[in-house]
Amino acid sequence: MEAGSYKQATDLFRILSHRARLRILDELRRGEACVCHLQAALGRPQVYVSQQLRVLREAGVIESYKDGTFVFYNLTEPLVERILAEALGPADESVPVSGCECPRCGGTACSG
Amino acid sequence: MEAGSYKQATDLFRILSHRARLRILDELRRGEACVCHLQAALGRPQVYVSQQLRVLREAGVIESYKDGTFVFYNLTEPLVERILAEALGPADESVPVSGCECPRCGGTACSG
DNA sequence: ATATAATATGCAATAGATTGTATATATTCT
DNA sequence: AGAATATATACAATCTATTGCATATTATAT
Repeated sequence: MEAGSYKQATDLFRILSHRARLRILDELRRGEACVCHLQAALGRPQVYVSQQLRVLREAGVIESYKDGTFVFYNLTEPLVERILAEALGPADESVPVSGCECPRCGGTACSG
Repeated sequence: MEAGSYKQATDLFRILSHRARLRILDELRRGEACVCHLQAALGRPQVYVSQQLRVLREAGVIESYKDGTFVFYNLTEPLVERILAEALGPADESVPVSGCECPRCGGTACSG
């Protein structure tokens, strides 16, 4: 996604104008994450997180791959990273999320 | 407005996630403009433009001053200019708007 | 094959944003 | 003072987004 049209821009801003989605994207710019990780990071039900991930996926700003039962998400758009850097500052260090035991956080179990 | 909290960021993105408002801000980064100028630039009724200006004013991203019956608006937030630069590219040259006869565009009458 | 864990989808109720219409205010000009 | 111009506000109807709940899917382990 390049700097572009009003339509592209308003669509992107709409995606970003939502607390949970913004937190997800902020989390992802520290590195890829599975759904259960995001779930623990946001403190929201799995269903809710998946719904927001769908919005982000359909907007084309994240992509995913499967690893067993886990699905890992990544940012796809450098533009999004640049805009987040402006709006939120530089990405914080990646820190294990309390309540998450996914591979990235150190364990294996990840239910919630 | 500094790079900051999720709340500040989502509020700002919500403001930006609207075509007419984005066009107004894009117009303003080329320099201050009166309502009738924006009205001509967007091709929307005066009342509509004023409503969106109110939203932008209440969000603190523009400010205004009066000059006779004209009200001139300006951007207040460098952050907004940086985000627009990312999302839309650099600001285009300021060009007189056809249909507008305000001081900035060359004339004096500005009705619509 | 059954159970369990991780993730996804569909839908309905609700909440919030958008926009048109009517109207108000303020300034200048005659 | 009265008319005309530029701008602002209030409110209601409509449209869109959000979110909770029920349920489906997929992969692994027993």
